[in-house]
Amino acid sequence: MMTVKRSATAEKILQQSAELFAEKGYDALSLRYIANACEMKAPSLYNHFKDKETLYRAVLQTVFAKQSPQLLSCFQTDESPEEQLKNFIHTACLAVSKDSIFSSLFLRELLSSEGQYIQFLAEEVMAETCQAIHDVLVKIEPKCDSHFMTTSLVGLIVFQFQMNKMRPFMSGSDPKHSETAYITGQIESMIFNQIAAIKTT
Amino acid sequence: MMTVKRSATAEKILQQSAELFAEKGYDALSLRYIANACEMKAPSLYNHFKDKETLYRAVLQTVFAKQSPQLLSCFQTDESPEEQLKNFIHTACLAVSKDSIFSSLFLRELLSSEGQYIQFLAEEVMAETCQAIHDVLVKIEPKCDSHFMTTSLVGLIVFQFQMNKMRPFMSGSDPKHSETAYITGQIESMIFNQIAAIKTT
DNA sequence: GTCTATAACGAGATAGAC
DNA sequence: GTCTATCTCGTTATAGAC
Repeated sequence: MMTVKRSATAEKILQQSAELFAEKGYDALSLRYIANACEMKAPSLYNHFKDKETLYRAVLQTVFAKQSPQLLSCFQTDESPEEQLKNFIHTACLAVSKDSIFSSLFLRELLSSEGQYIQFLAEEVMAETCQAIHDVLVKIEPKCDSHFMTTSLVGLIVFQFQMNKMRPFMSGSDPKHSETAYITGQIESMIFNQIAAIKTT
Repeated sequence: MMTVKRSATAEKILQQSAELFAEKGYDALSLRYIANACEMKAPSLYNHFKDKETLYRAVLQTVFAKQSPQLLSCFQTDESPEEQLKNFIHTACLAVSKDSIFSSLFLRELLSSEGQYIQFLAEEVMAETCQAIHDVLVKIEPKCDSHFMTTSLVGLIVFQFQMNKMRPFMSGSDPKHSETAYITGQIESMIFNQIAAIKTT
């Protein structure tokens, strides 16, 4: 994963447009709107990025690269695998709750019909983190289907925090269900209960 | 939930555009493209729908209404609550695997920044089904957090089937992970293991 | 009347010229 | 960094076909 050196203006554009791409999606977001948020005119963006798609690709790269180190660091300790996994769940949940850009972009790409970035995301951007989860799951319980558990974990985190928008309109929901700590605990419980169940068979 | 009587042409437009809205999203899909798929010209669409947004709203309504009856029927038997829940998981997984329109539209709306249809989806379209899941979960295990389990179940189903697009590019994945029966079984296992774990505390 | 296609409008989009 | 060419969007007006 190479990091590219960029000018301050380019960095500013990247940061602003990341937020806006996550919020509105590729098609709904115009270059004018991005430029406006950066206090420039739309054509000026072309001094920093070849075109809209190149900018978007750069956004994907930087947003996901920014999250990777802290997520990976959870697995680079001498704690037990169980503790490492717990740590990862907490770190990932906190990251997603504080900054939904990551998970929004991910879900949007997963929905995209062309799927031009799906391979890129899987291989260039998420592979390391998923591999680390995978490995620690195998250490904890070799009999578990670590691929399915990995995707379930990612899915639960991404989905449950997105659901916070809808919860107020659902009967049977309670304010606690939107609290980061509560969601984190519930996801942790689901994962570890599943592991425990497999262990005893 | 009222059903509106429509002409054959209107039905055709609804069906075609549902597929396309799910695939491309609201902004990326033009009326000309829809019209083309229906073998007509764009302005002719206006004979059947007031404008693009009205058409989209009608799509949401019909797509979700089409799924409801068979999902609800899982809970209208004299089987045990456990069997009913299992039945629902199987039915929902099969429905989502055969027709991703439903879950794509749902995820897209969950991501939408304006959130204009989130309340509509929650209250008009998903309320009945979620309530039924909720009720059966309470019957099986009153101590469980049925709201969280409901959203986890929905999230796992929606997410895991969307992930089939990405699995080929992930290390550690296997063709079986994209099989409907396998995914169904794994989700069922996660939900029931979680219930069992709560039961024994 | 009911549905269709054609033509065209204004707004707003990307992107290339300067 | 600004100007502007060109394209596509949703939408309307209008007129013809069944």
